[in-house]
Amino acid sequence: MDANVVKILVSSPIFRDISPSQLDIMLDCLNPKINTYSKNSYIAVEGEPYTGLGILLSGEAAIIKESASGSRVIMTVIGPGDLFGEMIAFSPRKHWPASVFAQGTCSVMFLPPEKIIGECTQVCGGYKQLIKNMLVLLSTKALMLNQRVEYLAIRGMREKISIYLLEQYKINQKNTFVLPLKRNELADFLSVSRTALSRELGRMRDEGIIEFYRTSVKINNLAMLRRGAE
Amino acid sequence: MDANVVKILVSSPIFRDISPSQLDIMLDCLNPKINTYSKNSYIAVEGEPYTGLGILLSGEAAIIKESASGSRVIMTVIGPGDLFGEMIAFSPRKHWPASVFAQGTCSVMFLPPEKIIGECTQVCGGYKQLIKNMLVLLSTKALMLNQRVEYLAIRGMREKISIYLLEQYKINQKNTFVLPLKRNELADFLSVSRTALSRELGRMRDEGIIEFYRTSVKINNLAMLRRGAE
DNA sequence: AAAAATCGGTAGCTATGGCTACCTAAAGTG
DNA sequence: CACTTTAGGTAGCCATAGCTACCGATTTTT
Repeated sequence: MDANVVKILVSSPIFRDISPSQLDIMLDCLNPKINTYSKNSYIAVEGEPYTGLGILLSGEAAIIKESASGSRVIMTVIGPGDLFGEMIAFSPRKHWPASVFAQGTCSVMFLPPEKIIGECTQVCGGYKQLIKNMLVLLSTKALMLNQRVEYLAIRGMREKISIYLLEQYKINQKNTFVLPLKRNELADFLSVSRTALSRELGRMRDEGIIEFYRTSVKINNLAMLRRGAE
Repeated sequence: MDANVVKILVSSPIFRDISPSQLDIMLDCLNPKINTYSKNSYIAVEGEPYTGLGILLSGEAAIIKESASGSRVIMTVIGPGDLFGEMIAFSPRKHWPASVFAQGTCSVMFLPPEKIIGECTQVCGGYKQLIKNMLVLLSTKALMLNQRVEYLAIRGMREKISIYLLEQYKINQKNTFVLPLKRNELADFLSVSRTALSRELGRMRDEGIIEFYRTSVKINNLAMLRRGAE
């Protein structure tokens, strides 16, 4: 196994607290497959047969849901070491519930899910840790989705923006910060149209609550921003 | 341990494929606590300290999210044998991400989460199965939340209703069926106002797509319903 | 059985926000 | 360096859906 790949894997949450030597033994057991995908191609397509637990080794990919009408919602953007398809691995379902889209050239390792809960319990020492990691990962995933539901359930545009900005403010601990999402992506994330988002941001600027230029934002009136979040 | 409680537990997904005798040994190990809650009281309150993995032994409870503005969103309704708080059990978070509300008199068993991944690996035989069950449960939960995100991300009222009814149709395999939710609950689930929901249902009836009375629905024109879902 | 609470449909009013269109600035690309 | 593409702000139009109010029907409580 390529030393570079091992380096990514040991830093990946699924192999957390598993030593490179243990990992080496486990990989023999887990029987992984590595594929490469070019920019703007689909790594996995919603509705198609499940191809296993994915680990992104290099590149950047987006997990997206597309409604029948064609509108896309970005769930998350993942980078090297991140997983995808961990939800389906242990469920009865056998097809992708969302698409995975390569935003740059990507290389991906797939693990057959049966192997993780498989028979090699005695052989692999890191097995117990792997299971523990999976439990933590799935919990975290579920909680993230929960948070997403929270955002989507918010009705008002002003409210959505305010809550989002307050969260970013909390993360950065500064009045001025750079958003991790471009307007388009933010609009998708909050499930609103980009133009309406820009309009409301403009209004909030006119009211002296915030200043912004592209993805950088400055909070001028925290109290008013809080009021906007109700 | 009460025989009735054991009966509920062995039917609960968390103890699936664990025999009553194994269960008995495990319960000694897991150190559960049982509480009773009266109708319309809170079993757990969003934001308050986590009290452990909950198993509903009797009664009916609703998992609800309440936004700052006070609007409530029903996540699910659970019955005897169902779990709650399984997401937080293995995550770093230590407070409830949602509230659990007793819709009738409820009795609840709480398991300290440390115990599940705990040290008693060698002692308890059902331990491995328990872990497996937890993985399946968490996967299923995450997938359910995923589906919820799907619904919330849908913009149009007609689209939401159509997709919901088509799903119910698929479940029941009949043109006439009874919805599992009352209007209020359905409105909450789809995150729309009850009145707007009723109005749109009325329109769909006027267009000859459906008929309905209270929670019973009959699909008169499946093709048109499908078109409404885009 | 009467009273109270819940459930659900309808109507009118209005604000929110989606959509189209357009324009400028920035960033890639050959 | 010119050209294309992407990102983002602005404006006007208008349909969607939220809100209030009300009323009748049904269920629950006393």
